[in-house]
Amino acid sequence: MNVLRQNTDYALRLLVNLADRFNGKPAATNQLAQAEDISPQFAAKILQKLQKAHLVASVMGPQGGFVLARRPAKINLLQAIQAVQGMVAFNRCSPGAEGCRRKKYCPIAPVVDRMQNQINDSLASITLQDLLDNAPTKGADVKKNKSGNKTFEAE
Amino acid sequence: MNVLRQNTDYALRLLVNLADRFNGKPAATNQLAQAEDISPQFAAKILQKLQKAHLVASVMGPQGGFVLARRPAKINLLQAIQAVQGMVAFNRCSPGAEGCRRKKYCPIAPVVDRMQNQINDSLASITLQDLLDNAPTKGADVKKNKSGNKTFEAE
DNA sequence: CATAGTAGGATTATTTTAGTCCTACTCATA
DNA sequence: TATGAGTAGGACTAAAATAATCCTACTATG
Repeated sequence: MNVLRQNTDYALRLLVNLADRFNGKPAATNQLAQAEDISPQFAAKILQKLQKAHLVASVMGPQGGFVLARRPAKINLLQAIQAVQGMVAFNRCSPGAEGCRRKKYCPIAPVVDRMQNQINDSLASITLQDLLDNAPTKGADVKKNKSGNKTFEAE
Repeated sequence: MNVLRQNTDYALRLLVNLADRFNGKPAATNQLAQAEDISPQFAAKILQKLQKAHLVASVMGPQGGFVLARRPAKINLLQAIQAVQGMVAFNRCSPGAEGCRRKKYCPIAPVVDRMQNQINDSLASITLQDLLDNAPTKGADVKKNKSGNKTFEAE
């Protein structure tokens, strides 16, 4: 099984797309959905969750759409993931001492906590800016269309 | 959502229990199930998976049951988890280059790979022996019954 | 060789996740 | 300020993954 839900995968792509347009005009849901191969309705739903978490901001009315709420360097993966699928818990008993009444005797609890912290730290250390910088799309295999958005060549 | 399935949580507890009895007589499924608060049938199923992965060995007939297949220090968490729930994939595209045709252009692929490696390394570095050593059950709050197995006091 | 007891596959039920549909709201333009 | 193109957001449905149970076949001790 996967740690990231499909939801979250989509959300990350949407966020990177928005990060790439940072300081530009709002991007319409349909535009984003098409660029990332997501059903428009579903994209809308995901964007709503991101908005609730204050990672993106919506602009209503004609010419409206979504913009990133702040600089790409100020949004990290942990925040993005939590916005869409909630906490990434290593085990049921992860978040705190709660959840399992056997916790204080549990032989795996210490390890679970350690793994949990590692995961959180790793995710929090990666920002959207890092994703932009490391993206393999920088070089060849990619061309820009007239509106400046990236498109992918068919394989 | 949790990284570990409930299955896996049970499996780890069963393994630790068996590790604690290492070199002793085989433990019957019912005995293990009761000690770890798992339905006997379900415990049996999990133990079967562990056997398939050669982490435990079964002894049939009366006085039969399960024993750990090798020293607790020789079984790590990654093996245990994979035996029960398969690969812990960070994202759909995690394991290799397969799964996503957009991989080579994907802005999040590098990060996904990095996270995947971190998770695998961490899990592989923890053995059943480590769990036994770190278990908070060593001290008080635990008493032994006549057969030498640990029991938990009611809270 | 009979039987207590275990292994292991097949099947069903439950929960979680993915995805769609519909209604209400917002605001640039005429 | 009335209009309508376009978005927000909740309610609902469908599909998939997971949890759990049931049943049959096998093993080896007494």
